[in-house]
Amino acid sequence: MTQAESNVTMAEIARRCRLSKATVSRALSLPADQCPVKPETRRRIIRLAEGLGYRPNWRARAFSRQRTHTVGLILSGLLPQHEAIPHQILESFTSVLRRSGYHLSLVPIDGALDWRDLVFGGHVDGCATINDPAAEVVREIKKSNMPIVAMNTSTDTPLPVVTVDDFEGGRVAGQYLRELGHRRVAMYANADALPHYSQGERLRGVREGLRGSDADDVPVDFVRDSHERAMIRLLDQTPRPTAIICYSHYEAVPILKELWARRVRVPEQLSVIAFNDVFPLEYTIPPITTVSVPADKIGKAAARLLLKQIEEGAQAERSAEVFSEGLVIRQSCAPPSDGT
Amino acid sequence: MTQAESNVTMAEIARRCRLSKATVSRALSLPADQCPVKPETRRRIIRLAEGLGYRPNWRARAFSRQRTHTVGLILSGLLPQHEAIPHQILESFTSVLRRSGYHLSLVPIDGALDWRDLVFGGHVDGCATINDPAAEVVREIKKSNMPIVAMNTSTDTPLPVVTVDDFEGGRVAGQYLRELGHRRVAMYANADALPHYSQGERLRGVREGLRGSDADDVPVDFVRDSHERAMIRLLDQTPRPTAIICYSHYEAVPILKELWARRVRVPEQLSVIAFNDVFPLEYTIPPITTVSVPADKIGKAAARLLLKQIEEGAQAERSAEVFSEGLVIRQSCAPPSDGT
DNA sequence: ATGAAAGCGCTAACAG
DNA sequence: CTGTTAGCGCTTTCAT
Repeated sequence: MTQAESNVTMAEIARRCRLSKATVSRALSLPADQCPVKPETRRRIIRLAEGLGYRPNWRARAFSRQRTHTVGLILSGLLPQHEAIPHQILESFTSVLRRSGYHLSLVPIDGALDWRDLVFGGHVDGCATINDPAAEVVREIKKSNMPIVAMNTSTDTPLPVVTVDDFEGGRVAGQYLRELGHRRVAMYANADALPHYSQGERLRGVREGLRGSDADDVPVDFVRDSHERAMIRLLDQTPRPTAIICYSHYEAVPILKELWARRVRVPEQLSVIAFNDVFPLEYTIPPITTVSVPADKIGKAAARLLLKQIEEGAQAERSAEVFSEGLVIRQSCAPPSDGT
Repeated sequence: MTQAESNVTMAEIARRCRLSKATVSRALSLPADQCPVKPETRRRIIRLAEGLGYRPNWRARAFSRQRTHTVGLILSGLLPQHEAIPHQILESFTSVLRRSGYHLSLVPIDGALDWRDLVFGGHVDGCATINDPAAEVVREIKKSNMPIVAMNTSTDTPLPVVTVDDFEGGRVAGQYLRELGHRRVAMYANADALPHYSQGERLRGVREGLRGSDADDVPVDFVRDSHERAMIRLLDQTPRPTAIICYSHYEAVPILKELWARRVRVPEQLSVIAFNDVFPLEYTIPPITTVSVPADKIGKAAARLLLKQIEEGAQAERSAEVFSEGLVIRQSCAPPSDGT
């Protein structure tokens, strides 16, 4: 035997029941309460279908209904890698979609296959992007009227967006450091980090938060480099910053190590603060204070917005739903030490 | 306008070119070298198609060809979460598949939707599991003859498997510790870790590696608990272990913190070794020695095995392709200190 | 309450 | 080289 699928079709069942395909279709696909088929007949059909191991042919259904009940997840690379936040977002996004009968198909923009074939060829009923999508993708999807939601990206996009207020998150971090007394602060993003709008937003926010009411500007040096070189640049300058803001958890752990190697104690001699409240920030030495991103809220809201569009059969107008970030205070920040 | 898809069909193109649908179909779907259509006609058709923004209807194609060019990725929960290894595996798996024209659909076994509808209903041409699949899933897929490959799981499965030799990995770790002189060793897995065959295999391997030629058995205590309680149990016993083996990277970082809090120096007073060479083991203090899993090899080999089955239209016989793990020596292990 | 028939858009014999 | 025709399996008017 070489077939993987059940071969029994509605026609087969109809023949055996001496009924028409139409009746069988109705009995098998309509919910009891709104099914015109005589209840007894309906039961007979269903029983036989189960007996024969009938399973609706997904391809035929998709073809006939012009719907796949599939959502395309548009990814910049293959999959979100070390990226814990996108991951958490997807978790809740998927969960809501599935409860509504939709499942996910991966649509990486990678040059191996043309993403347009899936997205515009009718493989999906709607799409979602995670992180900043390529401008070309945005443009083409926008004009296609395909239901779409952009998650975790800038509100500059002309698409309906569900995202997070990274500026505000940065501001909160900056303000916290300012209140502790810090006036020389630097921000660091690893050179490997994917380009993402949040880098700029967080930096802007941090500067805003540090500005303070007395209008003395606190310059914030932004370094994008490897872990080691970043530390060299940041620690060897005079005066040395009293606090370092990490763009994400990915920077924070290596930084701790570099500081340890240089015998710079955290937080006594230098404060460290990060973004993204994910493993392993809770478990480092010391545990790292960080700005948390409400990933599950993004996923849920995005799913709902997408489902609405799919039902209405059209892309939503440009819009933005923005959630706030929060500060999770742990033990990596303290008032600056006096001497340099 | 409320349609997302291009509405131009082959029939439309045929009409405009005053040709039959068949010719258009041939011109548009066959590669130039094996297309019976007169080159000039072919070009004319293609040009018009492009002009009209024609795009083949994926649903119709799938229906007609009885193929979706889709592979179902069967997941135990929603998505592989903190799980870096499954992630790396998927990366290479997906990449190979896409180069052959296949893409991925997510099939979580989560109760929200029936996985059987997708897998046996003809949504996918083949499937892959990652980590230990539920016994029920294995059974049903096995007897369905659906092309399948099980990745990163025990070779006990009756399905074609591509996996890793966790016993051998454990043995290498155990042997390394033994050669350093350790005779009191414990292994620790966090209680949150998903049940996975590798737990048992690694433990068996560790015991084997520690056994040594002189037949003095080294008992290995296996603790499955929370980070804190595990440390209490392990460190408060007398005599205390001189080395701790972590089931994965997820245990290693918190352990370091617990040890630091107790002023137990690593590796001087206690050696730590882990499995999975992933972030952030390279960046901890000290960097952690670990057993590495060749994730990319698994993904690639699995993809090839699956593609072969899909081409042949049948599930492969039970088989196992097993890759070796390697030891990445860093700075978390040393000979045991003399006193307790 | 049930049936007949058309059709979703593309593919694949088979003819010419 | 091109056209005709018959599906693929299910849904959906429109009749009865």
